[in-house]
Amino acid sequence: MARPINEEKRLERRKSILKEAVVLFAESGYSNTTTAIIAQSVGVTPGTIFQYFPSKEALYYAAVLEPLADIQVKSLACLQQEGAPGVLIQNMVEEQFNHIYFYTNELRLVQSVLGQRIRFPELTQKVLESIKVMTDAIERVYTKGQLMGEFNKSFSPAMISRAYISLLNGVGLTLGESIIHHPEWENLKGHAFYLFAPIQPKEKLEESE
Amino acid sequence: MARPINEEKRLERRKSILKEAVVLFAESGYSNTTTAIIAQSVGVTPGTIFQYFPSKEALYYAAVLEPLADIQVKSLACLQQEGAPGVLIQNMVEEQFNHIYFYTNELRLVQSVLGQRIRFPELTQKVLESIKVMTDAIERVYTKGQLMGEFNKSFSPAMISRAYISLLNGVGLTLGESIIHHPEWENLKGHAFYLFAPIQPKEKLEESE
Amino acid sequence: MARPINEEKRLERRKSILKEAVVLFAESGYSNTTTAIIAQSVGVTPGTIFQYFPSKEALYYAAVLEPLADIQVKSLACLQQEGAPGVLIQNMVEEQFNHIYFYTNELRLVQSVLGQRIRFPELTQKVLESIKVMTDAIERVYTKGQLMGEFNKSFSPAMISRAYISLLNGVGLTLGESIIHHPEWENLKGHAFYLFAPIQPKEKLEESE
Amino acid sequence: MARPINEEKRLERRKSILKEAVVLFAESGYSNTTTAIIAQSVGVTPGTIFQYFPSKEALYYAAVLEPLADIQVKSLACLQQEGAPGVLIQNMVEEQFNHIYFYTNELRLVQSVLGQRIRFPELTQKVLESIKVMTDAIERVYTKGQLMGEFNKSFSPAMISRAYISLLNGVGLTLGESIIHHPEWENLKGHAFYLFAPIQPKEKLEESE
DNA sequence: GATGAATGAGGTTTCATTCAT
DNA sequence: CATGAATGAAACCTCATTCAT
Repeated sequence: MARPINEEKRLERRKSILKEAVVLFAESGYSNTTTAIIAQSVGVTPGTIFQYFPSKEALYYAAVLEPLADIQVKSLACLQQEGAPGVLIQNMVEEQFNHIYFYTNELRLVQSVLGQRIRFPELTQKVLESIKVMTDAIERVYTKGQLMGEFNKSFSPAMISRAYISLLNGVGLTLGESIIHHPEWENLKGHAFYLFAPIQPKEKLEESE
Repeated sequence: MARPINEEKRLERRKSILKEAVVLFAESGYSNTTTAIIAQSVGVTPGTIFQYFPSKEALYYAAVLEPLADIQVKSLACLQQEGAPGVLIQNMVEEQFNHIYFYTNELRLVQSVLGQRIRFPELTQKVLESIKVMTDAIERVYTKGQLMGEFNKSFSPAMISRAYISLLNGVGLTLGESIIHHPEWENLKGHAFYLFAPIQPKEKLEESE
Repeated sequence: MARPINEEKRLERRKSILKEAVVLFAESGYSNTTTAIIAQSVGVTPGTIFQYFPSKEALYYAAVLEPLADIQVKSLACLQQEGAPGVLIQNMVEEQFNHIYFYTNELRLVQSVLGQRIRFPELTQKVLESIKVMTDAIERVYTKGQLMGEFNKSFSPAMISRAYISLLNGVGLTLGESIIHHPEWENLKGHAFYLFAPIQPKEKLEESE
Repeated sequence: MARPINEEKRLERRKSILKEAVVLFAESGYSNTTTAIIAQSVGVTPGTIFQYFPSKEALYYAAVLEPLADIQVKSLACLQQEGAPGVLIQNMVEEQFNHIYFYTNELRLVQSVLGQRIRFPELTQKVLESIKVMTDAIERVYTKGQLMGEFNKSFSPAMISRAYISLLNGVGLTLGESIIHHPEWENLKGHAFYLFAPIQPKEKLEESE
């Protein structure tokens, strides 16, 4: 009696609605994106949206939080590998910069939530919690890295992780039209890691003396 | 010549409208802030707003751009002083962090514009131009600093200035409720300067060898 | 001839839909009762409703008129028995009060139709006709009763029958939550008969003098 | 600084909206009466309605309760006069029947609320409370009348008052199109008083013997 | 110059009904 | 026959803006 095909179809359509919603919300903001426009972009009639999301607000929540959960999972996965803390963090940076490279809209969506904290207080809370989870994970790995002499010991891990997350968010925000073709993109990625104050091999040697 | 007093009154009221608008737009976003609410916060009736601004959109533009011009002027002033590039930049960082400390709403307003680039294309252009003016100015001073051996020569000034502006914007965005009481605030300010890769006196010595 | 079983099944399902519809329409009104809710209550899917009733309005008509026909048949049956008019009417009162006791929803449904006469003009007509049939029948028996000295002759049968029907309808309407447990229920039933101005045996004697 | 003229204008307009709303709600029911139609009937644009009532539901509440409060005040006033209980009650009956004669729509509105108790539970509560206030007042006067030998002592005042209220409501409900021209109208009014089982002077005499 | 009531276009959401499976 | 996803028209309500006072 199960109808797996239908279930699959539903999920697929839900996904396609969400995808369009992310683009449109990110480009035009919440209020200026009408559900009718989203429906039109997906290629369905206005009513159909509400078969998949109970309200415009719920759609917005999903458009913000689901991609955020995605990047969180991927980022935490990087940090939970075996390996030297410095390498783990470098992998995470790589992962995250690639992410905002390919998912600029998703990131900007999150940012615009943080820009209207009173309007969407619950959503803001969840986004900030998600950021907290990230910074906590980074702090732990960073502290370990400091103990192992891979990072400069004079910086507070709490500050370092926040500075990094701030840079990551700011990058998507302030780079021009399409960050994808920005000539400094690769260098920025490198400098994001520099922010962690890694100790160069030569320096390491000196320091261990 | 009988007008100056009235003129002054008008300017004062215009300013008070703008001040409330900044707060409300920043907290609740453009669409969710009604002109009626702004009027009420200022203590006037709905019609009055339109005696000072031709439309809600014009008010929004002013609320975004006027404070932005303010910080720009102040920042450029820092960089145009006499003095060592490193010191100038350090002063600018100090100035700007103080600014986002005291004018968080104004900053978030700018950020939310950048989060809806298609909605307010003209405004977005102007904000990005303003950022460009800042990064250009920083680049020039930074390049001079590199030549004078005050900054690590291996980083591109274009990248450095963008990384810094990104961090600056990201800080306001990602710090919790009120950045004002964040325990890492002072350290973050210091690390923002670290991003410029300044050369320590000792290092300077070594490098000059 | 291979159909009777299926036919029976259809009738049974139709009946179960009607039953739920009566409850839901009576509780929440026509517009606030969605076909989807009815379907869910019955345990079928939305489309199925329309296999049994051509439209929501047709379902409403049936939900109002079929129970009304029921009570009408039963009531007329009481009046068409052999016996003294006073007894026949007393039986009818008993029958009808029992009916609204057990079928409160059905009665309220009828009443709410009468509360929106322009919305459902046809239905209103049919309900009023049904009431007319009842009052006519009562009038005939009552007139006979008056002639036989069982009822006070000074009242117009047309008025009496309308007063009674009004009381009957008003009772369902104005008694609190559940008329079923109302402490005055039994007394009300007695007073409904009092409305007919029956002549007590003793009085009868006096009057015939 | 007071603007009595404006205030007065507002009240007048509010009243005219309410008046139209009563008619339309009573004729077509809540859901089938659109706010646009009400606005059109009043001669204003759709938005104006919401300057006077926060929502359609609030308008409905007012349309139901305000006329109900009116009749309640008038009815209680009748009962609180000086005089014989029988006379007071007769005055009240007169007052109330005149009321439903001139305000049929207002009455039907109340009835249709009672026909959808789950849809408007709060409103239903208030209407039932209002009815309770009426029946309580009637009971008190009736009890006094019984003690003074004006009413048959064998009936429970609680039952009598409920029977009367039921009849009153039922009359508006079941009389055809316009009760105004119903030939039995005057007789019905008389029979409503008969329901109280008043003792005729002659009977009074006999009973006191 | 300030007021604040009126405007009316436009957005979200609901829901009876259809029809391919 | 039953299903249940899609439809799309229509409703309530908001709010920037105007203008007579």
